[in-house]
Amino acid sequence: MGTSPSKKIKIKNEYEYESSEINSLKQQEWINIHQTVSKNTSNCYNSYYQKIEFEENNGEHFLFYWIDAMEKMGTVYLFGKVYDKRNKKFISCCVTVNNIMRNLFILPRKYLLNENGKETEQKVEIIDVLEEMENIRKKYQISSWRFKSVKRKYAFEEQDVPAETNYFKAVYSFKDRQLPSNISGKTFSRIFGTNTNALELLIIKRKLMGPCWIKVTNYNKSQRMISWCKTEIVVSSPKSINVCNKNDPEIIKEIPPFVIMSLNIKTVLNTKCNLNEIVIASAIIYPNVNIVDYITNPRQEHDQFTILRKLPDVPFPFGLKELLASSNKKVEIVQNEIALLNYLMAIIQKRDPDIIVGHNFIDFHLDILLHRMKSLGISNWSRIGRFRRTMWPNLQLGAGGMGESSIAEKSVTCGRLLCDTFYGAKEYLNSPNNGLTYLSKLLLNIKREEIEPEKTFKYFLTKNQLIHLIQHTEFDSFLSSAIMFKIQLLPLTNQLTGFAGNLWSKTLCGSLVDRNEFLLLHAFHGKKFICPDKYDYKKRQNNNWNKKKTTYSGGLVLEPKKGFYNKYILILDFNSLYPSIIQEYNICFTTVNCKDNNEDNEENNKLPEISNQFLEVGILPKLLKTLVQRRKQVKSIIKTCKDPKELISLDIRQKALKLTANSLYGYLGYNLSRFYAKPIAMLVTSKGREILQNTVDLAKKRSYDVIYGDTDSIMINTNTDDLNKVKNIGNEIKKAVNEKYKFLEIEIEGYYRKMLLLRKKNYAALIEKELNNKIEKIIEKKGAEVVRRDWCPLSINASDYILEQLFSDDSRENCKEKIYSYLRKLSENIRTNQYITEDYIINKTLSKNPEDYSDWNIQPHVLVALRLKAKGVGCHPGDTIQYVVCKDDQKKNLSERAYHPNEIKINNKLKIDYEWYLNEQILPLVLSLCEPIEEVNNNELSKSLGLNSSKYIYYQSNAFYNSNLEPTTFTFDINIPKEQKFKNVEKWNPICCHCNQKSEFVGIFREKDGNSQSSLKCPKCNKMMPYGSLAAQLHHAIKNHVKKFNNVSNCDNSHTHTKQLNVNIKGCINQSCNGNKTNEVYLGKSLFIQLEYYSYLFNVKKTGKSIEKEELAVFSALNNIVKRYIEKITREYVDQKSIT
RNA sequence: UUUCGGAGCGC
DNA sequence: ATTACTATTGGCGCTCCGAAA
Ligand SMILES: [Mg+2]
Ligand SMILES: [Mg+2]
Repeated sequence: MGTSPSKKIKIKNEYEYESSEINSLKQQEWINIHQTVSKNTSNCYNSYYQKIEFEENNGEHFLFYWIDAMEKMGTVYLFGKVYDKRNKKFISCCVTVNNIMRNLFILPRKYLLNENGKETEQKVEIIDVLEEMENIRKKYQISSWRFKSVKRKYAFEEQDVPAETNYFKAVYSFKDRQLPSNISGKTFSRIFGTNTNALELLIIKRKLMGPCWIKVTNYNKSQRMISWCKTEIVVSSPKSINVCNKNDPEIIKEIPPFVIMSLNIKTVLNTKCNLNEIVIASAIIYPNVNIVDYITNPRQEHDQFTILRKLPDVPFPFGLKELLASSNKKVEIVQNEIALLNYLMAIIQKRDPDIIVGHNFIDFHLDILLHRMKSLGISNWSRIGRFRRTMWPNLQLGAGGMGESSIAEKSVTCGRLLCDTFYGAKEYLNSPNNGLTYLSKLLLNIKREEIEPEKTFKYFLTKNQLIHLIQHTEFDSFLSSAIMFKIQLLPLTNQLTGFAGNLWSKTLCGSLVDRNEFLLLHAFHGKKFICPDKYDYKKRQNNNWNKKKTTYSGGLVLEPKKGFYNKYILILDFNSLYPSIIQEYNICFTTVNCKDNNEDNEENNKLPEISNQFLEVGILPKLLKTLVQRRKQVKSIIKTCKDPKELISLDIRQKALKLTANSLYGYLGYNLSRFYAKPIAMLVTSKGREILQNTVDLAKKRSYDVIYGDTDSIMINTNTDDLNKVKNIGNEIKKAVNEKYKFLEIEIEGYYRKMLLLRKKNYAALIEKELNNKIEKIIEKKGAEVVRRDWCPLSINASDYILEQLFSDDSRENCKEKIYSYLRKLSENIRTNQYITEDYIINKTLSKNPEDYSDWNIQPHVLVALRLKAKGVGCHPGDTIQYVVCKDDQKKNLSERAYHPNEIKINNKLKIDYEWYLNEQILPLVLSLCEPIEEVNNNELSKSLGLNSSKYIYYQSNAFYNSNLEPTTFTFDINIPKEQKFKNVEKWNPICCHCNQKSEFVGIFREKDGNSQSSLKCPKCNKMMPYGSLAAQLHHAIKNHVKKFNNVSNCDNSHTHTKQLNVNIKGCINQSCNGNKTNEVYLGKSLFIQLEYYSYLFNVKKTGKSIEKEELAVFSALNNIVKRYIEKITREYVDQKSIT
């Protein structure tokens, strides 16, 4: 990771800093050895000014750096920057590309089909095809098209498509209708390219490889206002878009400076309808950023502004304005949320950022911003992006900020790149936690204070606290931009996009699929191949994306020779094994049979052969070869390069090339990928296994002791203390292996001085590094508890300590004693409550919404999450849930004894179950670490922990003591979240249209006569109730509830209810609230709970049982009805409120 | 011992 | 009294947990 952060940057007393300190902090953070080379960025561009100057009204061409693009109705809009001659600066520009044509490739049959679809003897002539196509043209009302005969290659899944043949290429407008993708006729068997979209065509055919300078020719000024860009251009043909030629003497390498805005908002939860409302928005704007030159960024000009809004029922604390005025801050105070959002949109329009940065911006802040703007009717909402819009897209269901943003939401920001440091960290760092607090500490060494969203409103009570909250908001926007610079997110994604040739905005969103798809599209299109079409109707039908089954075998993992080694261990590792294999064996779509066999039979899982008839190097190997060669080139330049600034950008380039090459294999094995090639993926892994095995055999033949190996590496016990001997062995094997291959390359990865090999993929080792004549000792831990989040800090510390002792130079006897006494001390301290609660926290991630777990009652973290959610704390998939195991004599199950740290803080009856921790968190780990150490005795270890030598006893006593409890008693508490929530809802009793009898609808399944049956079956007459009947009754029922709610709520003045936020959710309403409001709030809430109840009834995800496909469709349709109402009512409810 | 479900490390 | 669907998701190998057989 580039450079290490400077060490001593801390904020004293959390947030008591002056505004000027923010600046000095940044200064300190970013100053480093490279500062001498940082120049005034604008000077870099001086030499290019003449070449790229731009005037709207004349000239044959102009230069344009594109960063983003979108498509609407077959027209493509490119967004980017041009240099404005008059004002001498870069401004945003939108180029509208009209008249992009669909490209169809019609595969003619050899023989004509007759009426029955049978092949005849009659050969197909050109005229036959044209005739049939003419009928199709009329049928689909296509105004006109042109034909041309072309030669194309094909190598993908579809059977019966020749490797190379003549096609009829049809070209027609996107204004005309799209043909169905599975169309075929008497004279042709298939048409490729029916559903290819205009943007893809433009990018592929004009060979746009990521953001770059484009020469735009034959352009006109736009007549309509299409975008929010400062200037707009129209071209009438895609041919006007030309990537600047590399051989052009006027070539421009520099990326223009960008306007970057780091945006952060604070919200308050409106308990009435579970809505997040925006109360503070804060942004830092860097108006002139050279993304490659990241070191200079924070020291460039920037400015910050903040908008604060008043809460409806809460006056601002006295003296706030004076305090703000004296603090020299740009804080705009407005009266309500509408004004805040209008102001924010105005700023965005004025400053026109190219890139918006935030932490978890895409899934959280953006979603909230859009929901609020839609609800409050902000007219210029689309300024969040650069394309003018009047129609709202479908927003994510629900109230906003509750889950991932939809594609529609992401697309409205088109023209401005969203740079989300949460996504970025997830993809390019492997940090155990990607929260802003953790990342700040890790990357910037800055301690960040957590403010729980549900407590925000409390900060509105005093002026100092409110200032604190404002500073916190401002500081968060600084942090996310600092993290973005630190992990070099923009230059890295810029490079990745350049190699893959996709959209930069997609790279920033983090999916590998899109990058690899475009990488291959460019590569195959360039060689005149027809590429697979976008959505395969066959695949879409059986979209069982729910299940992730392993479909072919992967890497070889050698059985480890477990134990403790104190002689040198040699590690050899193949560089980029899979990409190398593809080159070594010339594995490609063109050399391996990838036809879709359509059946899951044996044949399909048989390993394909590499066909020898193609002597020519395949496309994939060629592609990877150029990537590898480019990387080698870059690395060789790095060796001689002296310019530190250049070094950093070269290193990023090198990294991006490696990432691109390595991610290709995963994409080929991904079953929904457009270039899915299971045979290739299978072949690659099988070759990998073969190669590793051969390497092991080679080493063994030379009588070396291979103790372990994983996929692409082997470890050898050299049984010597002489490092030179070890190196010789390494070189010997390396030479012998590398001789056998042309592309594959094994390298010495390192040496372990000592090693503790515990299990497959689980070991610790001591590495000695020589640095400036000093030997630095590092303990490397792989797969060990120490690196895992699901162990509490106490376990991790214990594990760390023991490893340290085992690897120390102490005698075994000393070491043993130290461990025993450490454990004695530890257990004593635990039992006498010497540690804080935090030391007992266990982390687990929520992989789905807590409600969606089928076994929620036995998962500690799920139960904790459910309780958190009931209290109004948002719990989303991907969140890490903390819990601590407590003692409770009434409860047996671990899951029921798990509590969130905050619950323990509040409830002093909860006591940590020390014995459980000693038995389950400390002992197993200690035993497993010490198992290979002969001198250390298991009994002694348990005794040191005061555990009477065995887990068994603990379990025994527990089992005995639990046998007195009725098993059913457990379920009571467990059910609380749901049972309690839906305690007062009205049950749904639809009438069966067959027997006209009412019966309660209880969920997906109904227990009847001891059997579980679908609840779509009427329990009275056992006939299936049709969808229509149910839907109508559901509409009716919901409308009744809504009507009831509206009648009451119109009687009084509605208010937001931020004041009562600290009241817990079930505890109805606070005393300070008058009766009228109480009533309304209660009703509002009950309406939402009622609707949630309906949604719960139809939630198919929750049940573990399998459901018939048709029934599943009915349930999800019913669920969608409910969701639509929820969305609609949420909107109306807010509208009503905002009138006051 | 298997199955299912759940963690998240490893390459 | 008949819903919705534009759209999204890299691979496999290995060891833990718990529950029901
Ligand atoms: Mg490797
Ligand atoms: Mg390796």
